[in-house]
Amino acid sequence: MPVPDEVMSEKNILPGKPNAWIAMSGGVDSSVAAYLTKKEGFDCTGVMMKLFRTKTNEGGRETGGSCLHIASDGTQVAATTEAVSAATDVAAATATAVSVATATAVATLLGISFRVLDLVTEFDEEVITPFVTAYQNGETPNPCVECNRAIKFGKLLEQATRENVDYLVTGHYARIEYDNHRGRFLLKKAVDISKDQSYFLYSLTQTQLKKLRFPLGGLEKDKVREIAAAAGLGNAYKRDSQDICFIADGDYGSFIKERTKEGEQEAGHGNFIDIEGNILGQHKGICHYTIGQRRGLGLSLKKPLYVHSKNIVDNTVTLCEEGLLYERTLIADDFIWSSIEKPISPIRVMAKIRHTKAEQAAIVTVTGADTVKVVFDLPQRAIAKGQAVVLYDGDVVLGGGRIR
RNA sequence: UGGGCUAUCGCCAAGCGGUAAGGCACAGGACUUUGACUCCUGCAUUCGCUGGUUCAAAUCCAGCUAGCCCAG
Repeated sequence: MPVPDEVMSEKNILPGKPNAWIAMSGGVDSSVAAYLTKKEGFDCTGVMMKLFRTKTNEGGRETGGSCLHIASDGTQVAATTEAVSAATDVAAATATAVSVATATAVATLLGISFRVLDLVTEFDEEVITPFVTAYQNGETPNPCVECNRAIKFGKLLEQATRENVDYLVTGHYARIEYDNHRGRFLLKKAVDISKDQSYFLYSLTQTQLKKLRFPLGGLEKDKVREIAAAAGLGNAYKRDSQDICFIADGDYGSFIKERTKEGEQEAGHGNFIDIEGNILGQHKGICHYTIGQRRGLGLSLKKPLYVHSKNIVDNTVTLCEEGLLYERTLIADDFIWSSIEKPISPIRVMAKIRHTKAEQAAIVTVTGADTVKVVFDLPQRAIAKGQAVVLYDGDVVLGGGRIR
């Protein structure tokens, strides 16, 4: 609790022996984050979040800094584990068991205490339910952003604070720096730009940044693996893997249908139409599609077709050719200014509307309490409602919001 | 019932005697802590059927079958 502001910069750690919670997932990244934090002299406790239950096992998948899946074959995991079944649910449950075992093993190896925090209810309310609702409303949600905002740096951080923990540490690839000039914490991209996860972290406020540490932000991924190997961590070379963590087989469309009791086959079927309104075919249900999507439509014409828009009122999915996917302007709400204060006049920024694509030059204008308008220099492809738009100034995350 | 035209992968479509292009769709993989995009790989020993000509045919000929068009 006694955390004087003036000692927050990276090189000026708290006097005495500060304590830290390390969000552990069983993956390499969070394990190395724990290792490095311990090595720095912090009094560490590994914390694994139990976020959901699987059908065949009440285990639930846990995650720390980064949503690393456990490789389903589990071969490179050092910790003990039983045989892995091929069945998806069983595999997921097994993966969960493996991640718990791995994280426990790592904690033991590092000589730090370890505990599991049950956030199943919170995760369902804050992440899964909104995810399903968004799809039902024809949007394209980003559950990772919500999880970071509400769970990892929401519930978990709150709990840590409640227990007088000085810092919450995760294995995210991003940096936090204190800017003496502005008197603010800056959220910055990772040094290893190919692994940068700052896009998912835009919601972090000054209050949160003050209590966070991302030890991997200045390291290359390869270096992280080397450190893991040198430290004797069994998961050093476990492959990165990803998907929506709470959907084991990646079939989010079916997941949503199950959750909404629309599992019965024909439910949700509707028409594919073109821009003029001509019927092109039948779709499986709006939740199976997202803006800009090409594969899985099952329609063959001269040119590939893409999802242009979705209309939940008449249950239609409008398709178009590539060219019609581009737009220059977007409106975002729930906007959070992270590294800077809300600007009074329009500013030039670099903006990202999806994790994997490079950011684009744009001008952002504040239009309301938590809304902004972003106008890109060049038209952007498939701007999807529900996704996050994150603004940068060089390496610095200025803020971000949800696309309307 | 006469006359004409067309029949090549799930869809579209090259091919015009020398041993089956391409696009779309689909499948698998890569990429990716979200959804997508993108990229890579695969996808007709066979050309409506049956005969014939030829060293050689999807390509020429004949018959059959199917569909389309025009006459009635």
